[in-house]
Amino acid sequence: MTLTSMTALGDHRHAAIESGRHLPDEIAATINAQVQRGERQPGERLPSERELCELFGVSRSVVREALSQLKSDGIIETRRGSGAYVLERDQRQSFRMQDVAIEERDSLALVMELIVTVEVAATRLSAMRRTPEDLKMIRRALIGMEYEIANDRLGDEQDFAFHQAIVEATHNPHFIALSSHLEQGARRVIRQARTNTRSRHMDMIEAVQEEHEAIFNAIKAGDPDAAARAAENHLKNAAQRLDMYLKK
Amino acid sequence: MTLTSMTALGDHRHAAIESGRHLPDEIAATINAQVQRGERQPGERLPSERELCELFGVSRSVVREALSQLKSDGIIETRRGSGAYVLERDQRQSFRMQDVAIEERDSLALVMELIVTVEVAATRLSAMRRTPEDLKMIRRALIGMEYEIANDRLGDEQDFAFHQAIVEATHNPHFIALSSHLEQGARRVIRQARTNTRSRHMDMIEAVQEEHEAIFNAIKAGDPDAAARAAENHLKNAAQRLDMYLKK
DNA sequence: CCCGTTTAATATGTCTGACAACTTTCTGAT
DNA sequence: ATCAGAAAGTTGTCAGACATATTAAACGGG
Repeated sequence: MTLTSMTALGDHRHAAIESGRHLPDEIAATINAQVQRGERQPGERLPSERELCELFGVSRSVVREALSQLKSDGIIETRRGSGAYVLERDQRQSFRMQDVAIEERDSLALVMELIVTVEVAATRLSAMRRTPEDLKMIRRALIGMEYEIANDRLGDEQDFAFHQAIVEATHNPHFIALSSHLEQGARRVIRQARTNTRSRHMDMIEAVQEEHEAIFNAIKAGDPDAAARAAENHLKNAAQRLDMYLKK
Repeated sequence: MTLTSMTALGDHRHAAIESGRHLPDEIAATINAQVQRGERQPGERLPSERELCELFGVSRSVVREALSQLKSDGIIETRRGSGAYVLERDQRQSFRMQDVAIEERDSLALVMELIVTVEVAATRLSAMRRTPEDLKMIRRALIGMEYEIANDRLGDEQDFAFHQAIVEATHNPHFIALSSHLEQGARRVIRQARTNTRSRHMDMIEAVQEEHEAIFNAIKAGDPDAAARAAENHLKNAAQRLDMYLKK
């Protein structure tokens, strides 16, 4: 049962160290796995810290660091003087995008839907708030991409830098964090699609650049509506191009 | 407020960190905010644990628990003997909203900006895709809230259920997951603000319900633009009401 | 003067013990 | 049987210690 598996880990603690992972991570992962498998039900109380120490054969500091991780992940909740309790599923706090399968067009479409929403709104805010420095960073990425294109390269990095610079100009840390998370999930797919169909992409890359310029000009002019329109146009075109690529 | 953190040691720990929440969470949130705002750049080394102890006026255990959280969030990476380093943005694993401090109006405004963006887009999609069953769930929450109001209750649960039902109707799992995550972060603040100013809120609650009905009707009619407009109107009003509450 | 080795200073990882603050349980008097 | 108060249990925080890994400084040979 569960307790024996826990003690087993305690007996092999040196192996855990040698495996490169640290003790708190190991213990947090173990408890988390138990919760995910349903071996520990929501509302249930975990063993006390002292008991966990004995179970895993580690000191209380290690156990507390592990519980601290689980707490911040929204897996458990601790009540002073009482104990640590497994939280309900819908109370868990982290939003993590599931990985996008490259074959599944539907999946990609759903992700793109969210990306378009966030990026369009960010572009609108960017047009309202961008400082001269922001504008400089955006322009730098734009010109950098032009340079890459002129040298027959795809300019992926510069492309992402362009969009990131726009989002940074919102000065809203939530937008920045979310956007970078979304892009991270989609980036791999986009890059692969592009390289798979390199020749066709090069044909269209000038259109991409024109769309980028439209966005830049609207942001530069401080016109939120025009910026939002340009961004939406660009992203929906991009989605279509991606879709075409994936169809093959 | 509780001065539990003040010990016999006197001013040894000045009020850099003081709140009802626990110290490690506070410190993790503080450092995380610094990273998100770009005050600490990727690749940069954080101050050593001992320095952080002095900075925040806490013991090393507390600092280590905080760093343990940041590590599991993929914000930082620690190298034994060297230090803790801020990770690149694209290495971060999960998007998590930093907790909203109820005193900070700016912070709340930034969060609301993202919430409005996501919910308005979701409402638009909802109007395009809602099935009869979706509509039934939305109506159920709407009527449920009316019932609560008639019995002089705030109807928080039904309010959230209403918005959640709308987002569910998008049939986009990413929207659903993100929206519930965002609401989770804001829910505590919203609820507290409402109960703090219960009487005033009851005066406005009919206006809220009218806004809800406008959204529902637009979704029922399958009119995306009208739904988006109604949602934006409602959420911006809600933000204003919240702002008023927090001013006290 | 340069370069590789050794040494010292730092930094994280873990352990131990202690006390405060809070909750739950037990106890004893009424 | 009830309920206030004591006792035990639990989390939260502090302090100091040592092991281990990295980095920077000191050193000596070329």
